[in-house]
Amino acid sequence: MHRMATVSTPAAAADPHDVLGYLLKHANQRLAALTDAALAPLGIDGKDFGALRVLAGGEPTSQLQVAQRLGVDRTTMVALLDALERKGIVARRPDPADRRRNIVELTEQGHETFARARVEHAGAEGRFLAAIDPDAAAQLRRTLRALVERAEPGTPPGPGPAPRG
Amino acid sequence: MHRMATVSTPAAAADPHDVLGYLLKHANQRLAALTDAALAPLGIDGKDFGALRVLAGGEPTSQLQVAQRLGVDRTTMVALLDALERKGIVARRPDPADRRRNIVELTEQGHETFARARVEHAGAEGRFLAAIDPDAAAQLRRTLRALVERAEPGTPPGPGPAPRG
DNA sequence: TCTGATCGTCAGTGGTACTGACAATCAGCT
DNA sequence: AGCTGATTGTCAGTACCACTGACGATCAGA
Repeated sequence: MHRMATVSTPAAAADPHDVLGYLLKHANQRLAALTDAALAPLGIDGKDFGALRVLAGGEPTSQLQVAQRLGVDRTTMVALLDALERKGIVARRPDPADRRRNIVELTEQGHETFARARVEHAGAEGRFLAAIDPDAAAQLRRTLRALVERAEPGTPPGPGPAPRG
Repeated sequence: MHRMATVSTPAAAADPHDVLGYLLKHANQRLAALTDAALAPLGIDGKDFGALRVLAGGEPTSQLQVAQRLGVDRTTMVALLDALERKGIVARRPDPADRRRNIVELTEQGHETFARARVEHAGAEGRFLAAIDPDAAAQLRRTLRALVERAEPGTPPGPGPAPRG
């Protein structure tokens, strides 16, 4: 296959499946579609589920903390929590120790929703991963974790300074 | 609140890094940031590079074919190609065999840009993957390919009917 | 020739995420 | 105490990406 002119004609049409960005984007899209479809009957989507998952942790959590954990902007959290609050899934109340903050909590109904959402979410991930064997799935999770944790050093464990920009 | 109730209180705060969607999204974001930064000096971004990659394949290609290969809507291709054409990187000309179509080609300058972009893109992917060893990187690519190709059966090889919806 | 489908295009919509600003509040300093 | 700067939640504005729906031009088949 070395009959090329310069650098630019790979003879066969380039396969986008060689490009990591394409693969990550489309894998993400497919998983999001499966997840959203599975959670739709509960009135939430995959992004909501992420927030619920953080809030179910037990500890009182401010909006900013949820946002940082999920890796989204704090301004984006507002609308997300607005919607969840409107559905009666979460509740905001002022933090008595720091009245700038809102403590966000799951409501009773929110806990029920989360419990069911958990099952549905696991099912969606399972269907997504059905094409590969469990070892590959575990390896995928490990690899991705290594890749993103290198990018965000310390977001989940500690109250890190959240390297912005 | 039963202690260690059934499903809803994992005691420790839930780690978003357990959720595949989070990992895929943030891995994608980080890679896109690296890629875009690497390609910015050439006046293109990662999405442009994908199109260039298809166009460098040699075969005359219509806009729709490029769009399908990249997995984007044909209406999205218009603006993308508009920008690339404005920069002198690609050129559109009517297909004499089917005058509804535009044949999209790399210009001379487009080939040069692509050649350099290829190097930059490979460097960006390399930096992205620097956190893991090469075996894991190859395995990641295989796994992702299996996952997305299950979702789009036949998009890259054949002129499939593009299973929409 | 007439009908239905295809391709490129554009307008409009929805969703997401950002910046910049603001009021309220806190913390450190004098 | 008072002042100053930073933080939190909020909102408005912007940008981007992808989609739907429509349209003209064109092709293919009856």
